[in-house]
Amino acid sequence: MLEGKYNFLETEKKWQKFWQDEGIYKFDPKSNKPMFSIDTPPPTVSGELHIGHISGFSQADMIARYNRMQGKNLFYPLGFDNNGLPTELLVEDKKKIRAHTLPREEFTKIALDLVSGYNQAYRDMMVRSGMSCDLSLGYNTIDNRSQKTSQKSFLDLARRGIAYREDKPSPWCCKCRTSVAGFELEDKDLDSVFNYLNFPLADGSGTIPIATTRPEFLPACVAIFVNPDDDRYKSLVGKKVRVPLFEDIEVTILSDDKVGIDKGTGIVMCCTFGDQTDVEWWKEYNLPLKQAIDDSGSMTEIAGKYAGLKTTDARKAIIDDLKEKGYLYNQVPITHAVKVHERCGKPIEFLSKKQWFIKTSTPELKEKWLELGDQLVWHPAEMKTRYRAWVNNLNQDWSISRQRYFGVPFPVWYCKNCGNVILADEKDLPINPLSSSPKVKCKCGSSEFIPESDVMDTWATSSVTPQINMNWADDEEYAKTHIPMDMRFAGRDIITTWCLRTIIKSYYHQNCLPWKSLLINGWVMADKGIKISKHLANSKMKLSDLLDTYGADVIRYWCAIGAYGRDVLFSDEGLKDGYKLLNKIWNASKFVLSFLQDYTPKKPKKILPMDRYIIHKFNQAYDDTRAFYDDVEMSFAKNEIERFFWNFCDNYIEIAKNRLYKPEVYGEDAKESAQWACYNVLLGMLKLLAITMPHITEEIYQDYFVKFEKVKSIHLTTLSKINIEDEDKIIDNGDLVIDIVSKVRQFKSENKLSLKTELTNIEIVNDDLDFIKDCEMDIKAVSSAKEIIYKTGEFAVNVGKPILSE
RNA sequence: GGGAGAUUAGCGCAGUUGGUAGAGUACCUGCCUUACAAGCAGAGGGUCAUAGGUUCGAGUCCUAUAUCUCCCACCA
Repeated sequence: MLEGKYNFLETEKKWQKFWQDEGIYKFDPKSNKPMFSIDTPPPTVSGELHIGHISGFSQADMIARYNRMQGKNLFYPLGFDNNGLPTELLVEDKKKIRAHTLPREEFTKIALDLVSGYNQAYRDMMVRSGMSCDLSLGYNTIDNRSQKTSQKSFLDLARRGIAYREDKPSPWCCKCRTSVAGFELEDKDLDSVFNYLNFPLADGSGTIPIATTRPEFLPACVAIFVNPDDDRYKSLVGKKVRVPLFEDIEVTILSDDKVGIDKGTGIVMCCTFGDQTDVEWWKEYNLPLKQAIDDSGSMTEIAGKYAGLKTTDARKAIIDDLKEKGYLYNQVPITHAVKVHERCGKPIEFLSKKQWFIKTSTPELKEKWLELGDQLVWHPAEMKTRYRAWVNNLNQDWSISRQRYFGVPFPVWYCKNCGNVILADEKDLPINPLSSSPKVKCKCGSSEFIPESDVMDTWATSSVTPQINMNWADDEEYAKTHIPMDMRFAGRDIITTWCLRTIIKSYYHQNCLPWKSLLINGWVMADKGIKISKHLANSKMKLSDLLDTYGADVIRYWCAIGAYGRDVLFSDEGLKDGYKLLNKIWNASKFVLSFLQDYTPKKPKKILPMDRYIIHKFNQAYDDTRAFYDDVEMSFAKNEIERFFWNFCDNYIEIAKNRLYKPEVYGEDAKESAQWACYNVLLGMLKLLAITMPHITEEIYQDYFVKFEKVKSIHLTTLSKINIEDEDKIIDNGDLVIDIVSKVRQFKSENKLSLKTELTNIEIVNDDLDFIKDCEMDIKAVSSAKEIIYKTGEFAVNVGKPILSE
């Protein structure tokens, strides 16, 4: 029997333990039920979870619960992404070790060990938030299964020529000392200086002005460009200039329409490589390659006296010398957007290194990605346009080599003699080429090999989560029949990275989509325009504090605010609403169940009109709620059932309670009819509310309903309508009765009377009075009227005199 | 420069195919009503960003404009 106030802290903990102990959310591989598989995105373990993370996860969890309550067998894992640079940096920092000083296996072991603590903290927080994942299905992207899957994926692509190795300039982070992918870059506004230099023409006929922010690139200058339409400089094309301070270098003036006539002086120097445009020119005009900067961000030999200096120091020294030699004639401070590495915030350089790439950007492939995007069901639908825009803009293949130490190694050696690429045998995976060798000789006869020391980019592994989940590495048949998975959810920021790359991998390996549907959640905003992030998550939004203060049910309620995919402003408002609902569910259930204590559910022979009404009304709300869930609109679904629930409390309970309290006045039949309606409607509501608020609904279910329903958790029950005969106009008729009651309340409120004030009579005017007459007992009771007078005519309610006691 | 989204009550939002503007919250007026005062009943409050257009009729469709957010491009 429910008593007192609802204690969410104790209750939530109790049922979370119960769900784990009883394996309520466990996937059953032997089940006959239809399977519903979710490719939960494995979070990167670093820092602390905040309301932003849990919001996206909770929303997806509601869809998971909705599917489970349709009798499906859920495959709903919780993995962790911990194989790349972020984890390497984390381990180095926490354990005070340097990755490359240890054998890779040993470092991986230390990492896995450290990370397991973080995983546990994340897992605990997920459980505390009411997530219904099967924790036994987890994986780490650095564990053996993931490594094996990732390496198998690479081998498959390498054998088919889809993965290839090439020397080409790509973005390089000198701080992290690795190449990075284009999508790992972000723009940052930095202060800089435009240095105006005079380049002497080689024939001695004068100088030309060039403005540059990076004079340290002078030794790598390979050409000068002007715009072909620029009348000022047209005549210069084809002439040669000498590079200031590096007068031995002579470069040619070329023309290209990528040059902005009104930018700087309208003349640009092309260096290998100052930026993306330099790379394009280098390719297009077949220019020589001069590397002025090495992988640590120091000047190389070709910088002459500046060799060995860091770029920033070199810049200072070069500017001083330029001034002294009279080349520099002006300096203008500017702020400009610079591409920086998102992990460390340091500006990137372009370096040319031998790297592995995956083919992604030919016109035919792009067409394929668009076609696959069209086959995928997007929620919300407009997110697809972002994907399409991104695919259309793809112009580079996917670089997957990282010159780091920790990660999934490439299962590859190179023949020392002929350079031939030797791929590992699939049955030896996972393999670390640094600590093992090919078992066969190279076809050139040599048996000396150089192992690949690079590791794969994190995305190369996190893009095969469907294959990890469905055990592709060990059972191709199973994977083939279980991919596409049913659903994936993710934040909007990774449509272009994670999602596309996963689509690419599944296409290459299974020739199909990775998932049937993709849910893209919005962001939680700390303030207008400011996304909540780790450093912004102050204590007001700290997840553990929120859970302690409000409980998981209320937090989840808050997460179901707003149309799916939209950004939501974090505020206390929604939390207050959630708390109100929680409280109301508790009180209403406590009250209703107090009348069902000695009751055995049995459909009564005669069901009174208002009881039939509330049941039909529930069935209608049930249909509407489900339609919203089918449409992945958990917020509207929640609102729908919530609105019905509130109506049930304020109108139906007020009517039914008279019959429940006083069977001696209204009769046992009238009581039983109300009991049956209460039992079914309350249970039905709790089931639908369980999707949003799994704890309180379980508490009430376990307190009462479980002994009749015989299913061990409300979360394993099946959603259903209440079985009742169809009836014409029952909802309209019932609404009319509610309207009558409302009119009486309005009269009392306007006359500042208590709602229990007795009335001499109520006069009801309507064309059709039959249904209203059938409800006379209820109307009289709820409005405290002594008599009801009926008249035929246009609908009206005339309230008689109030009977005022002394 | 290209693209996407937003603009509706004091506030944060909903408004499916065009048909009299909606709930919540806040504010206001009442009510201790045999569950709940974190409750209940009731009232007020909006030139739907602006300007045009299509239509018998526009929050909804079209065209501009403004403001805000995000993505992409530019980065010499």
